[in-house]
Amino acid sequence: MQDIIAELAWRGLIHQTTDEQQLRRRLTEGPRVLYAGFDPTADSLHVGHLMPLLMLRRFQRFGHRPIVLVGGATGMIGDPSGKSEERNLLSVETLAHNVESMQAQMRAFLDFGSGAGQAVLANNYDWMHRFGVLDFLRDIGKNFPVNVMLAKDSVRSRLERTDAGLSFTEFSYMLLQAYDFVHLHKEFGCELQIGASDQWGNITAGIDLARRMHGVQLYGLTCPLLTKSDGSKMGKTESGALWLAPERTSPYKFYQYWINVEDADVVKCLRYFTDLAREEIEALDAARAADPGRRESQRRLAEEFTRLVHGEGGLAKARRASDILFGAEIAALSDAELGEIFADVPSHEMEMQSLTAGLNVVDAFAAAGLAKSKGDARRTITQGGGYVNNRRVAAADTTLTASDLASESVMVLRSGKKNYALLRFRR
RNA sequence: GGGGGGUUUCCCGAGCGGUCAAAGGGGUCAGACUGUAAAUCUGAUGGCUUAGCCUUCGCAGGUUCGAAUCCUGCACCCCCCA
Repeated sequence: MQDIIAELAWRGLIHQTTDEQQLRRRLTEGPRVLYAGFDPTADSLHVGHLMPLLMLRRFQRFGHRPIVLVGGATGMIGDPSGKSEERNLLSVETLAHNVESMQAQMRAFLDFGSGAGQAVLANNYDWMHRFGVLDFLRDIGKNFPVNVMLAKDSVRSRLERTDAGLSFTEFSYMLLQAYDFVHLHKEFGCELQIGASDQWGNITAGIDLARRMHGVQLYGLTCPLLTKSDGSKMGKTESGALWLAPERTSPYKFYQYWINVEDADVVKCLRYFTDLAREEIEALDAARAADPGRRESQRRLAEEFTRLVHGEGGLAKARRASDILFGAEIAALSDAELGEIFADVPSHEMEMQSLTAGLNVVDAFAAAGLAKSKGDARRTITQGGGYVNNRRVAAADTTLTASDLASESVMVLRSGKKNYALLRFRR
């Protein structure tokens, strides 16, 4: 079989593996079963989840069988890995809802059809919820030396802090995840677990458990965390994570995020998130080095990634919105068109009468929420930072009338390069 | 318990009776440059009905024509002695 490890390696997706030579041999000898787990912490996946999820997809394309595990059980406990503080427990109803939503999204990334490599959707709640405490402690807990558990980074870093503790509940998280691996091995012959680098401790815990309980050798592989060249987290916006659910992060915002990726990070993202071939990515990188101003890499990344997550339709909307927002004067559009293009833009209602009577731009900007106060609005406009329908406002004493509408009843205001707000005029 | 220092506009930090809406820096916002980038440069940065007016310098009073600046009390923070 084709060497998936080599593929992942050039993409920079391998952070750590257990016994790489042995693992590579297993994976080239024949199709294997592997899994990655996702706890239902929200009702949508975000880009961070895509690192392992897309990795599963790559494995599947190389002929292996992926299992996506949604942690209906582990989500009830809370993974301390990579978390600096104890988390609040989610309610059972919330968890059930989250599991359902996340599973629905995952279906788009893997092939769940028939055939040897068909993906499997699993939920550890199914096998955990009837596991009795006594049985669990005797059969599973007995295999975990506490000193080893204490040595794991996820635990140690929390114990070293004086301002944040670690409950027994979170402490025992790794037992559950370890058991998942053993269970999936028994049930599906799963022998590899992948995850982000902060999952290393939990993965090795599962490998140890399998060896102790059944004397079998399992494998682990982690991918790097998604970070920018300056070390900060990638995939975060001012308003939080970059979600896959279009209701949470619109295709436009998603597209814009990737269009704006810094030069230093763009190649990495192309390798991580697109299916482009190595030669193509290298060509894009070379083109970027030669003429960074064209930002071909960013365009391509945004395009490929938006298409992958939101489909052709989502990509088309995102591009259209981008063209208009960063384009020329906005005029002769319909309310419906504007509504769609500016779906993300905050809007404020005003009486049509106030417009027909003549509306001062300063008041309009303040009302639209683009300025903290009228003084702030006046300042922005005086400095040349105010735009109506993408046309710069010349002076602060400009009066807007019905002829300044971009469509039947909507006016598009902008402060600076990309802060938009809509004013909708009610009759 | 005794002695000393402090609390300033989003943050840090000057100010020590009028010229203080309050220096400087950071942040933020806008402009120029540019690649919807970074860096850099420029401007702005309490509110309003903006040649003016109103509110702001821990809180409450007082002195004064006039206080962020002086006095009294209160609250909180820091340091030193016990």
